[in-house]
Amino acid sequence: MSQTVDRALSILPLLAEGPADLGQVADRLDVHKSTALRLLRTLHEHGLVYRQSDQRYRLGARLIALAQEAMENLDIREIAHPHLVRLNEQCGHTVHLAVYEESEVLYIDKVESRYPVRMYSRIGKPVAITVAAVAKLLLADLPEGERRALADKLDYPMYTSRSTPNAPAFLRELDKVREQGWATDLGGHEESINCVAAPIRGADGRVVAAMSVSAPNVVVTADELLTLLPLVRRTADAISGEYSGRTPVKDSQ
Amino acid sequence: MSQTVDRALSILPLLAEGPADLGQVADRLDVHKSTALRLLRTLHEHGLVYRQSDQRYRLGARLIALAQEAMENLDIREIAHPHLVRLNEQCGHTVHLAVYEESEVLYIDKVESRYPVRMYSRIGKPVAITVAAVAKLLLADLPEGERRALADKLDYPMYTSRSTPNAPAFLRELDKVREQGWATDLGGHEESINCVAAPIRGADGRVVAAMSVSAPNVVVTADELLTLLPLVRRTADAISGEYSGRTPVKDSQ
DNA sequence: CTGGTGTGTTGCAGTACTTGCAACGTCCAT
DNA sequence: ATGGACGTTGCAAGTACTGCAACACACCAG
Repeated sequence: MSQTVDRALSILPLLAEGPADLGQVADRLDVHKSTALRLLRTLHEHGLVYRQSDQRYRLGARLIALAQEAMENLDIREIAHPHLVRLNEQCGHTVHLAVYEESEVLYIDKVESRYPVRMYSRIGKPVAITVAAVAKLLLADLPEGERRALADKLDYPMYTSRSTPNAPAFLRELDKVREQGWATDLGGHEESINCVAAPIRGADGRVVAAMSVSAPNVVVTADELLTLLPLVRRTADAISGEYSGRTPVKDSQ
Repeated sequence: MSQTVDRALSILPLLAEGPADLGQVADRLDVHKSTALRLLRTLHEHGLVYRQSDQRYRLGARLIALAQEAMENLDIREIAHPHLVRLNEQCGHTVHLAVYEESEVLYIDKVESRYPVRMYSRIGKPVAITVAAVAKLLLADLPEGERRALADKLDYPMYTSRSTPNAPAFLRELDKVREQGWATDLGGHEESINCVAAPIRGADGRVVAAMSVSAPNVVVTADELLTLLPLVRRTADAISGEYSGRTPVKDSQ
């Protein structure tokens, strides 16, 4: 809507790929160097980009601080955290919390496994949306139209032989998930890792977040992991209850 | 430098304080509502702000993902992490890694204590710059002029009776720290928590990061913590060596 | 030392883009 | 019903953004 701002903001994902110099930025934006310079300067003043010693630009530290505050403003996260910790203490495995926003699913909290074998994942990282158990729950709850549109738009990378292969299969999976009220990912993302997940709902019944327990085959089999399902669902329900309990007034800071 | 972009970016820290509606944003920016609307829309298109169900705006998830990538582009972090983990395994206490950027010091990595008592701190959160041991090391290495200017500009909150009270005291402390090559924070931020820190240097000898070990009084006394100093310095030196060793090529993942 | 190429930077004139206004739509409370 | 609060849209006015061209500076080769 605003050309100048649009251009300026386009610099951020560009720099996320790695540091770049003025010329590179100008080229990728398809503007004159002087224009790119002025945009970068403005971003710099706000701390969103940083000029490193070799004169190249990279993303700035203020961005990290902002993201931190962004997460702290998510009510669900605060409410859910103690529950996630307790669940981790009970079963020992890695616990994740994820939300859907604007065609993306991302982890907003994580409690590490207490087993020596840990899985790779990171808060803030977009989730493998076509296979992750939490993603299935979040997408299954979208309104029909939006769900179909998104499913069409997605790529379906075959991380493993058990990954969701295409849109129709994905939509079928989502229907199943919506009906049963929980989801799994059995080696669909990484061959040896299984997850079981449950939805967290707001007062109106809509799914506002999803949580999962993940463990590698070498620690527990898929069947054993599934025995944790009741516990996971109870935890999710407890969070749902607390979340929809009071209207989170949350005025200003 | 660019008014439009400047205004748009000013919205982000504003929303970091908490969700706000169109009118509030327009007021704080001191522009017409329609202008604020168009800026917000542009931010929205880039995923930096999100419109929640009650129509109010808050910071968006893309911001979190961007910050994630920003951190992954920090070479020091990748290099240092395994060393931090090893140090944590050896001593059991909380280990932090921090950098200085544009008048701010912030944690970019953390390994949690293995003792039950954990301290509060968060990756991405700005550090208490006048008292934290890592901050002293990072600021001590700034060029004279910049250091004085910054010291003057800072506030000196008295978190405890042992907090750094004012600029002259701070500058004296920095001189001492620079000379001895390590730093401590003995109850200057929280009464019962002590830290010991060491600098990480680049090939040119400049301090590029600092790391610290922190522990509460109830676990170890300050004196006991100080006995870890050689270990901390060895770890920092090892990271320095690896960091300045090869030029990290770093072409995407 | 000199001339070349590669950067990043600045002043300026033209105009594309942003701005604030005013009018409209909607929702909610009175 | 009626008023107010809020978000949204089209438009004319003019500001502030753009690209150009010239400059500054560093680096390298001859």
